[in-house]
Amino acid sequence: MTATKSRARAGGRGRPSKAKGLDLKETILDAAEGLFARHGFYGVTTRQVAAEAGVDTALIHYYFGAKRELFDAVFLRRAEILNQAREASMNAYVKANAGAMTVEGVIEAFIDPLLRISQDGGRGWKSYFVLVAQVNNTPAWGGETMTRFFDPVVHQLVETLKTVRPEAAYRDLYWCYQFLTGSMMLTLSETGRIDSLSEGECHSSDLESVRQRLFAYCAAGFEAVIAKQNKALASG
Amino acid sequence: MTATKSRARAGGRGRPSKAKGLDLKETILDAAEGLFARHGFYGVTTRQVAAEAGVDTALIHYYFGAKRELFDAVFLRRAEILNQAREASMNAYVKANAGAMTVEGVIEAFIDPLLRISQDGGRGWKSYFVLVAQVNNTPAWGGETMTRFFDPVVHQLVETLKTVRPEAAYRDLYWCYQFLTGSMMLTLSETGRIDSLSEGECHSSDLESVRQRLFAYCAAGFEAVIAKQNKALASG
DNA sequence: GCCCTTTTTCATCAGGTGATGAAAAATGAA
DNA sequence: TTCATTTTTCATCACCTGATGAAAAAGGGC
Repeated sequence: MTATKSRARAGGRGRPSKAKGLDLKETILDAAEGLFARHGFYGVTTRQVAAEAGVDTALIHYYFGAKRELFDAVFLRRAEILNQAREASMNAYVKANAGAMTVEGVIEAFIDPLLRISQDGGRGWKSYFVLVAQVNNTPAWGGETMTRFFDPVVHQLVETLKTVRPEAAYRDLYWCYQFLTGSMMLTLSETGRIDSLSEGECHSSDLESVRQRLFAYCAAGFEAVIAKQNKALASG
Repeated sequence: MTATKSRARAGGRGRPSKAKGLDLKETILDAAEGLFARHGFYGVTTRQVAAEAGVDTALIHYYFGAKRELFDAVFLRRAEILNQAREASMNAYVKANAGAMTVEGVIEAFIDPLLRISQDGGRGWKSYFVLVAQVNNTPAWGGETMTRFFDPVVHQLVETLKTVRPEAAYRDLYWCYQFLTGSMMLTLSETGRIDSLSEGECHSSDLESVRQRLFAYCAAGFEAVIAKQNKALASG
């Protein structure tokens, strides 16, 4: 009876799944992604999404159910890809540098996949990062969403860092991760604020400049905090 | 004819400004602030604000005009206070340490006022920081708003840092500022994400722990980026 | 061509939205 | 008290919101 039951499911008799419908689903997701990123969940109406995608409003509910489920579908579509890329990157780094890992190396392995995807992945990915940054700053339900999708890879980061710096306390690693993710999210969402602020010296789309600075910045931050807190602990 | 003209203005004959109305205005702003922070501009209706404030819906339009003007009023109310506190803090630091300023000292003077206000200022200020973080991540109109209100004090920060490290390029200082502000905003908005992520090791409301780490983290980041970029420049 | 299924469209609902104008109440100087 | 003025309430408008059910169209195995 509910919208959920009317959702499309493959495997009947009529049409086995050659499916123009899949293309349409993607078109809808693309439209929704761009609009949600620009205006937020409540700032977008299903009619706007339908218009942008060039489909009937009812079709959105047919494929995705409620508006919120559409949003979740948008979020989910790329989250998995992102997680796999990061996990693979970190595993590769650990494997290649087993004996000689550095804090900066681990951090680079954690962040760089996102920068690369943002550079090579086209407009869709840029919108997606804006969306994630937005969810990250949504008190009402953003935390739960972020936790559900991104906690595992964060724990992997922290554990790897712990093996590189066994003397570091988890408290410090988690605080530093929070600082790192704040910088990273703001940078990936490419708000353009740095462009006007720096009066042309910097461009938010210039991810190569980011790469040359962000890893070193965060790594030095981690090292400084670890050193300072351990020193305080020793003398306290 | 428009709502703007019906706005309250003091100085007529009837009531000179002893004004219960001013209290009501503040009540409305408080209610709006909390709701906007939690759910965003589009996630809140004027009726919700009115209900939360315990006033008639029409009263909101009477005092503030359109919904967006109400939002601007919320944003503006504390922005000025914030700017003055930061400017005063930085001026005081420069004056007190004229000959021996450090990067970390300048950064502390820039960030610490916000931490103190958040700790001492009550629930209203906490909501406000969430609001600012949200605006900071709103592509459509957030950048313009942030620029209008907060650019001056940022330039003051950058210029001060430039006097401490004259060899640093503005490019690097602006990039590092972006990293810093990302960390700072995420931390000030106290999303609670670090609480669940760290499984109880850290608490987002524990700003004393932030103080012990964030300044050192950012300062080390700045120093590392400056050193690295200058080294690259020299050898390139 | 038939027939069952999936996909797409159309018309519409119940409720909520921001906003306004007019009336009522409150206020305080004269 | 009078009365111009401000503040508050009330009723309402025109429009938009998410969502749904029924009908129409499209597909493809047989």
